Amino acid sequence: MSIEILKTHVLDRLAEAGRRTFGQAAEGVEIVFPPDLQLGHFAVGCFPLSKQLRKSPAEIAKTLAAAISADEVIESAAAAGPYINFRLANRVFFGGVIDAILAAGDRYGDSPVGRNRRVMVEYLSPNTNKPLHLGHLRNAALGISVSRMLEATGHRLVKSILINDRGVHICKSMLAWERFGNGATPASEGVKGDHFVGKWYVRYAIESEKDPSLEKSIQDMLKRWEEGDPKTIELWKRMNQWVYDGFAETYRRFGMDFDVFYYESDTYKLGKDVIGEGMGKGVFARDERGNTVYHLPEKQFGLEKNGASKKVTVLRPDGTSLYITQDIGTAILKVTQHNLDSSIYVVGSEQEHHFKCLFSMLGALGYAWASNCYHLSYGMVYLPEGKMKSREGKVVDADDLIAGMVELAEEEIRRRDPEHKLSDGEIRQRAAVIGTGAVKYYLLRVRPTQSINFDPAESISFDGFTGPYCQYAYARIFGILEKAGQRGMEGGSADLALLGNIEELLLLKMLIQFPEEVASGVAEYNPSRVAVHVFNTAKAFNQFYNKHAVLQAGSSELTAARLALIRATAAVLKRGLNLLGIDVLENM
RNA sequence: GCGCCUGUAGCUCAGUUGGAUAGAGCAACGGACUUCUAAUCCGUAGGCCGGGGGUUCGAAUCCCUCCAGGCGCGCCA
Repeated sequence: MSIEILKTHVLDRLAEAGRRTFGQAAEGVEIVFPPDLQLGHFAVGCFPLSKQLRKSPAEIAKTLAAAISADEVIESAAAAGPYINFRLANRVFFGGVIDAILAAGDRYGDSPVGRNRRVMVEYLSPNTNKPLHLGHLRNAALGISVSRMLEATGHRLVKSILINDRGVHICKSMLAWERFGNGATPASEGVKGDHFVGKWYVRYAIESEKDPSLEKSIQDMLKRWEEGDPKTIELWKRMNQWVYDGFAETYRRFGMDFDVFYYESDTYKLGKDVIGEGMGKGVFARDERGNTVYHLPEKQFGLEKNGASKKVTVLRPDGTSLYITQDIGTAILKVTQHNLDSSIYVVGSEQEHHFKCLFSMLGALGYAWASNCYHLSYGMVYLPEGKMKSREGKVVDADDLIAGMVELAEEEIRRRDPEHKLSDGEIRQRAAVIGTGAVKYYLLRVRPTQSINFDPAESISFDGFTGPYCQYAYARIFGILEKAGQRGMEGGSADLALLGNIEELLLLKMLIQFPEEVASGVAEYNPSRVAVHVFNTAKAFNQFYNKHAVLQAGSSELTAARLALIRATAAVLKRGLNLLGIDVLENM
């Protein structure tokens, strides 16, 4: 009997009690959990019935509760003020939930709401002139998690990345390397490619302070690039490849994967063409300075102070493209190449205006799918000393952060292995899972709209509300299950009527609520829903674990029942963490 | 000036489709490892849910208003 059937049964009995006592079915109420599970397993607030029956909720609750007799599901019904608390038979309450979870396995909590909808999630969008930083990691953690949650709801997913590989900022690292690099390469320096190129980007900033003429050289280089000068293109390709090699390593470490790579250099021309067509249709106009502009609709964007319409420039007077130019091209490519129903952009909140403009423009160009584009906006990540600024070196480097966390995890693992039973390889593998899990969890545990104040001390904690805490609960369960297997305690059907103490009830409640939290998380594009719930589940398990023994439960029947409960718990923890892009470990 | 976001315990945050005494982590203090992994658990302390007004039987949650902070507001990305 699934949890839905149990709820339906209680509601049916309630409706029937209403017919007998008030002459009409008691309907329109909702099953909730009592604040304290000692009060009962299910509860119903009688507020909605108050109006139609013209009696106080408390009076209704009292009458209905008295009219409900026990059956094979309901053990008792008791009024408590305006609420009716239902105590259910443990056999069906625990049995219904646990059986459903064990049957669904890793797919418990999945739903088919998004079946067959093709959706693209674009995340990361790095520049090829510097390595990734903490802000990128928040972006990636969100992108990975939202992708998995969409898959869990039946969407057909295409994960994409947009690489900003052209423009004046890219030329800066190229010029610095050309002038001062003396042929050095990432290999010759023993430096990861993206860090190597990033070093030249910083070098440019330093040199251009001393020598303002470099600005001119940059413009010349950009012009040569746009004209397709073979030497410049070759340099560009070579340095970009260094960066891609470096990025690939970071993608691997953090678990990012992409089905499609878009490059601004491939899409800006399409954007220009589309703008040209749009000119003909009157979507765009030329302003007094020669810019090609899009006038933003007053209804959505309002007007300038002087009453003129607001506008956004899509091409410079010389016809060169801007950020939004290539975005138009990329948006169209995405939909046409992949036949998308919707397109999600995981990009920071500072670009909300940009995407509003872009989507408005696409609509004006006649693309009906523009209304299915969604900007998944997330708050900034601040450092203790303020905003991150890569040009000033005020960043938390992504590779450094991950490596630091993995190292801390490794220290902790070694501390717990004084007899050196673990191989170095095993330790490294565990440390990677724990370290990256901690980073991801730290970035996903708050809702996306919240800005994050990066607190180094808090971020490196493995205690409390963290990824490792959740992973640890899973490992503890695995340890018990493993021992149970060794001792031949596995198998056979358990009598779940033996369960029912408060810790078991609280744990079961978490398992019941998991699908609702996943559903809310997907609807809101908010992985923190899942992150918080996984933590609460782990906490409920730890509370149970500290109070009750599984293997030494006192009887083999009780052991079997508790094994079923924790097996279901493990499935939820694993699936929950998996939806966050975090792996579990069987031993920690 | 306008738009979006944020304001809940000392700190960082859940809870925001209105419902039973507002939750957690960290920090502080006091406890629990001869027993399934102490990356754990238990206890103590800590709150005019930014201020004010309104709607409602009922508001952290909805509406109005004010205050504070962040981000953004064409020719950067």
